[in-house]
Amino acid sequence: MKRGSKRRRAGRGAVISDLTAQRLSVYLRCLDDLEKSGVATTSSQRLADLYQLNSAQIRKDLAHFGEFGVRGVGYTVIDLRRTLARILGLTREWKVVIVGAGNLGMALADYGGFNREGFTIVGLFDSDSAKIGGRSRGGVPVHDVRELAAIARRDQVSLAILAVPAAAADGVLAIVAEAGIRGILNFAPVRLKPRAGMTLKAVDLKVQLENLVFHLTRGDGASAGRQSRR
Amino acid sequence: MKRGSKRRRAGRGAVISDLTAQRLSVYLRCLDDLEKSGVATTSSQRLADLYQLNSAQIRKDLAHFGEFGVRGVGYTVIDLRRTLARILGLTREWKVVIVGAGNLGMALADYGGFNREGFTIVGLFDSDSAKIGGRSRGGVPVHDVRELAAIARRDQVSLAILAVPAAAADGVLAIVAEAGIRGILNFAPVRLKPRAGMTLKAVDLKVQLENLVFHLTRGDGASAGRQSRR
DNA sequence: ATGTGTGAAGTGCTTCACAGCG
DNA sequence: CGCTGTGAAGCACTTCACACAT
Repeated sequence: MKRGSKRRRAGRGAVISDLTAQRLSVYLRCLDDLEKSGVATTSSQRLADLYQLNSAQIRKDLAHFGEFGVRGVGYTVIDLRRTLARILGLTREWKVVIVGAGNLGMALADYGGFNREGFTIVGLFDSDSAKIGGRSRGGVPVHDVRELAAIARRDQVSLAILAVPAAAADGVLAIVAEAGIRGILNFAPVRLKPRAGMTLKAVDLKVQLENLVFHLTRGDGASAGRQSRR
Repeated sequence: MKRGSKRRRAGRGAVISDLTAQRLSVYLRCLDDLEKSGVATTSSQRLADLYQLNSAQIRKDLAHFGEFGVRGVGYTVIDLRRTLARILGLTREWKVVIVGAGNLGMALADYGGFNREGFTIVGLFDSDSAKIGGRSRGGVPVHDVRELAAIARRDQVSLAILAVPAAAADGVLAIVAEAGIRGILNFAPVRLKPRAGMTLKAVDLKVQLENLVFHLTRGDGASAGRQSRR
């Protein structure tokens, strides 16, 4: 389920829906893939065929930001890749903290996907003194959650991942907000109240599983879900 | 981004959107919460206020399945909770396998959220002989992925969680499909091609993080995202 | 008096289909 | 000729607002 505000100004002054923004990330990944495969140029149709997308939608999404293709030809993979990275704000390094050094927090800290492509996990934070001072297998240090604000400000941390129990999540959100962090990815199975100026996304595994069950129970045929996060 | 078919028959013969289905899961969680707090009755307005929902939408969503409220009064928490569980197909136990016994797979296997409320993790599966025969900290056994089909059929497994590297995901999807599993939650950062009759949802952490960055970069105010999975 | 259930209105998202450009 | 970029059409989702039931 979604909540909250929806749109933001595009380069041209237009407004971009959240759905569009998520698709841009998907397109970026597809282009990464093509670039690795040595493909030099592509077209909206080819992308659509390869990755189960809609070619008109790709063109519409890109059109919000400018004209990046060549009529009759298509897109240059490298250029479009770079353009998307710029649109998405991925031209600089983004610092991330993970609050909650349990199994999930530790696993996320070591999860390779983050450390490439502009995200750096600065540290794990917990309130359990048995964990503080330790490290994840990958070497990410575990700090006292009371040090969060100081470290977040010092290292210019913009993003936090919440991997704490449901009961603790609300308090942790306050701490994270207090530390000046405004982008939050919540894995705790609770609905949190976002503070002003904060962007809060939830990854709720139980809701996802329940949704699969709903589909199976109702016995629909080939269906497919969100390639997002969501 | 979403893909694939969208809708399925409701109890009355109507058709239910995926967004509605996800919200039903959210409502269920809210009612669980209220029930634990000892609240006996509630109303769409109260739910909306407490959990940042929209009261009209709650009523609309429920209306697809019947009339569960009392005019002038509201809903009985326990009854509505039970009704939602039934609608969502959560009246029986659902068996789950996790493919990929790395950090993430292990963490998910031990993640408390699953083991309550009708989901049972039957086992972890991997191709690494160093991991096969072991167990997660929580005691979930790690099997050879080649045994997946046999075990899945024996234990009537309906759901699989993919926690394997991107490069392995496509092959694993084939194995899982072959084992007769039709509901799949994919954590690998790739776009998989769903097979016929399969429901495939992706939880893509990188897309989620990139989306947070997009919001921060464009500097919108209080916004909030998908309580899902996204 | 109060809150549901719901037609109707409003808003947003996706897809079509083609002009126009290379 | 092929493919982009885009207005227009189509479709889906959300919100409004009120009749009706209790």
